[in-house]
Amino acid sequence: MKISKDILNCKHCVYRSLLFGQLDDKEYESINHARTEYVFKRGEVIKAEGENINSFLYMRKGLVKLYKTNKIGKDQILSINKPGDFINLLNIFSNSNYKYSIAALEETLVCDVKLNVFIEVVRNNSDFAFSVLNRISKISDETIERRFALAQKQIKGRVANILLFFAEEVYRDNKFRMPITRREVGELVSMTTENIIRTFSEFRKDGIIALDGKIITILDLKRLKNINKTG
Amino acid sequence: MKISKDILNCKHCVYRSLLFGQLDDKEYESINHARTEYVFKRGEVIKAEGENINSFLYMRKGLVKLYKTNKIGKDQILSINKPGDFINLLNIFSNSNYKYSIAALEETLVCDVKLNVFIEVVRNNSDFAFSVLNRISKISDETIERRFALAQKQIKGRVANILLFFAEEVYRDNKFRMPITRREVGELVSMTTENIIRTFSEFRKDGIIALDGKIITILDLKRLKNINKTG
DNA sequence: CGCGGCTTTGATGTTCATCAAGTAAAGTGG
DNA sequence: CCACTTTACTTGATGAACATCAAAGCCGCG
Repeated sequence: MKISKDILNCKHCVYRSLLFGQLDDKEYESINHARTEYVFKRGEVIKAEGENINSFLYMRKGLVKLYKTNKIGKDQILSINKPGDFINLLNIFSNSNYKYSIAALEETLVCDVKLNVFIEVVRNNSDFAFSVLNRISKISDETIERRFALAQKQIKGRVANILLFFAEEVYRDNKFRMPITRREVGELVSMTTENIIRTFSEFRKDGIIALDGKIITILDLKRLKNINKTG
Repeated sequence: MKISKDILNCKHCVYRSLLFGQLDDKEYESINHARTEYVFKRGEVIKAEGENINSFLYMRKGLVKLYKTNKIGKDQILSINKPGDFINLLNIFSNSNYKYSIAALEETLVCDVKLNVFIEVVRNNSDFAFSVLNRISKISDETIERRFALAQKQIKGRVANILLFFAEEVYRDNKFRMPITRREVGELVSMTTENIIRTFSEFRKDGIIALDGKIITILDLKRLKNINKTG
């Protein structure tokens, strides 16, 4: 759903400092002018793999997943992204088409800036380019680090890792509503749904977490962190 | 080993076009002036995890691995990099210290440019910054894609993937000398040495490859590619 | 020539995927 | 709002994939 572009403009955006700190008024104006806001509901696909990239996107609110679908229709999730993440920054400078689909996991508010305008500003303002460089570098770094760490863990470590990710980085609370299904957890860590469930149950039996449907409470943070490290 | 900086200067470097295409003479000069060449032998550590980053590195010749060592002394390899790759580009904008160690797998020639000079040029030349942006984006992309693809493969697919990587991307030949040990292949794809060896043997028995110590010949490229895709 | 690291094979056990089957929850149309 | 359908969740049983342990040959190097 497209909504008014006047709700907030970039100059007053809370995420402005993350990326747009170096822009002068004229540059702000051109970004702001090339900008549209969209709201997506849980489940809606924001961008589909293969689609042409013609905008720079950033999240103001919500939660999304980046994922791929293979030939037999199975999804594999690359990452979960939250406000302040620049969800397609990884792709816009290296590809003309999306390599991953992006879908909303919660109601998500996205700012969409026409790509040619964004790139024009990058090319004319090297401080801004430098800032983008830093952001892109951080994003890749985190993604690589996360995937690399997962590779050497077995299932308990992987599940612990995901639980800690939601508790510490997304919701900043030991109690939260899991925004993805058990199947999606499996798609994120490359394990089957059944074994994700079994691991959840095991953590529950061991008193590490409490489960009430999608509501998860971390009871023994220390032990969970230890499993994440050693598992 | 440090060698003369006059062997070749950046202006005539074969890799110049990869990154330094946008520099004017003065900028070239400052990069060239801040530059030292080093040669490393197989096994030598170029940079160790945790070391301070104070240079921009690029490879002119050779082969390196990026890796991490865990508490119990086991290595995990992130990637194998070849000439034309900018081996620390991923780190220099997001970290002040190396997140991965870099070691030579063959005799390797590295150009080392003082980081402050490199960054100065980036900040003053937005075309250059844009070019760096594109490169960094491609590098992350490839790394992420590779690690992501590995995650859903089982051992045969992973081994096939690595064999194809060396045959097609590194040596561009169906016959090549494997530059890493079986153990290192394991560290690269997160499997044990024993199972890497068993998979090699199986491929040999199936007539997919020929083995003569470190010399590997791909006999049935089509089948190997198929294993890579489906495995 | 002897030592340490690399390679190889076999035996055994653990971890995980797959298959099956049933319950619970959530969305859908009348 | 209820019947219906679909999707999510859960547990158990079984087998495949992989790690671990053990032992021995090989190869390069000081």
